[in-house]
Amino acid sequence: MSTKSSPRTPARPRSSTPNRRERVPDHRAAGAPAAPAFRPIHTRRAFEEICERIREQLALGVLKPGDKLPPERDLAQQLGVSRNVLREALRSLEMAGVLRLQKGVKGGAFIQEGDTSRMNGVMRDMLSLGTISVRELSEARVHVLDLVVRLACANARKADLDALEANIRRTEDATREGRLLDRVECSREFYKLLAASTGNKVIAMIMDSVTEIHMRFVYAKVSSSGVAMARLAEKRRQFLAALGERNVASATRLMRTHLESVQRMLEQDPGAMSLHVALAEVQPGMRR
Amino acid sequence: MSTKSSPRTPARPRSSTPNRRERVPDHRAAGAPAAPAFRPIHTRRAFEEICERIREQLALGVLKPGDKLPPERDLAQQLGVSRNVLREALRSLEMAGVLRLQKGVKGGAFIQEGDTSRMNGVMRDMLSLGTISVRELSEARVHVLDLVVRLACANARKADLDALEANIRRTEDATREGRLLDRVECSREFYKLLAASTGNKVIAMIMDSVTEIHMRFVYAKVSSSGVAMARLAEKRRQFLAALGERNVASATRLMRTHLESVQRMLEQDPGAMSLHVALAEVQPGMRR
DNA sequence: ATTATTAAATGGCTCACCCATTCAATGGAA
DNA sequence: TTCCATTGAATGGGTGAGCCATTTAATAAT
Repeated sequence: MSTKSSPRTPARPRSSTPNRRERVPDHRAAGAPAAPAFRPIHTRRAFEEICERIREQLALGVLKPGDKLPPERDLAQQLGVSRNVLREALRSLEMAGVLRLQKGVKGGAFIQEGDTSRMNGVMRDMLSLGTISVRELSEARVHVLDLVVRLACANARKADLDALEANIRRTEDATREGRLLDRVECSREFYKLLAASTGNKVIAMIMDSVTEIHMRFVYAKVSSSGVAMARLAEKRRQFLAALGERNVASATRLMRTHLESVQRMLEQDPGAMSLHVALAEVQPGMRR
Repeated sequence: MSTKSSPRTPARPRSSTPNRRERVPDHRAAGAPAAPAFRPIHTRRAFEEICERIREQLALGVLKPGDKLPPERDLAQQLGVSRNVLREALRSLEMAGVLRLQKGVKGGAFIQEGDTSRMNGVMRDMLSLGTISVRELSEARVHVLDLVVRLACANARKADLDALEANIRRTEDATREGRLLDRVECSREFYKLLAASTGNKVIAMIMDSVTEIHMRFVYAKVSSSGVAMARLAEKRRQFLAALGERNVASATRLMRTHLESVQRMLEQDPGAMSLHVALAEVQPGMRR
């Protein structure tokens, strides 16, 4: 770590030093003692820099959803990096939901509308990595749901209530026809609609993120054991009535007791419930 | 889209067809009519597949924090992809906080402990992309903070209270010496400690994610206008006292009134507050 | 025993390709 | 004219070979 530029390359086998970014083309043999402009521009990794710059353009409003980035070949040249490295950055941004990459003529990298389900993946990773526990997640869900119910009571519009009503009807159909897993799908949608009816997308996002994993467990439980909540649609109707009347006390009480019964259902025969299976399993209608 | 394998390549200039994954090495010239095993394995993009498989191993518990993946060259070969594509996947996972890539002998791709601050980036992206609004975020923060205060009253331990106490002392020092921006840092830390004192990492994560952006605004405001909350440390002490007494009503009331006064401060001279500047600005102590 | 040197492993990055998909332009048939 | 098939260029998807920079362990020199 003395001179920061002391290469002890044995013999420099290939004589051709390709244009290695802004590095001077190796004049050391001429006796020049460590050229002043020798320090490379970047100390961090190139792809981090690129991600950051694109996010900066986004934050500054220079880039907006729908905008298209230059073609990979052009952009790579503009940034002075290889196409491969640029692609690493674009891929990361795509996984983060910021970009969409599209092939073909008129294709390119397009800035996306924000995907509110992105938080779900974070929650799932935290769970997979053991940073958070199922217990913490369940507990958080109870509290968030309590908040959501209160906000929904305050803010739900007729369209929201209608959507919930329609959802309950689908739940009734599924129940009548014994389609248990479809009913789980209905539940997933019910909570999503409820979250949306708060009128606050941040709250809704948070709610969805704590609900998604929970529904995986319910799905796994129902799928493996065949058990199912009794009188689900009926309870939903009671809840919806309370919501329509803006009766916070009643709505929160109904939801809380329902959650408790679901929790009891999940906890019976606990050995069958594997975090790993629930997390790894790919389910219909689930953003993988 | 007829045969799915009808290349109309003019003349196939290079004769060397390198081992293109599990594709048969081009026997068409011999007259073989579209070899049966011609369909490539993957229909989705390779890097998505790779990310998914690694996450699956994680979910199944085969991979755990601290584990090391095989060297890029080996893993690429195992997966039957080029090293470049594998790197795209690894980079994505690194940006997602799942991996850490480390150079040198004994380096490699190591599974990380989950980084609870990952949600902040999602929130920031959503704001940058205009999917959520500052108003929604502020509103959500009020509600989440209310919940956090209630949980902290219920669950805070002595160590949590001591940490808050120490934080308040630093706030007092900063106030006395006129270090306004340091005091903002103290505030950021205060809310982080408060969130942690709920004893629930999911709640804490949520709280942090709605607080991080807010503190950027406060920072930008204080930084540009020089104004600052009056009697901040004093109010913090009152709040901490209520927390120590497990007095939920008092604690929530104190926090609520404080939030309102902060909101008033932020909203005076609103023209100076730019979402873009606040988001793009890099601040000390801020995970970039 | 300590310190400097060497060598190997590994990620970081580049270059120069080829492949597959998409879509606008073109041109011929109805 | 109208409609459909063909063509060709743009663009992302992917490959492989190879060099560079950093890190660490082994080895040699002092």
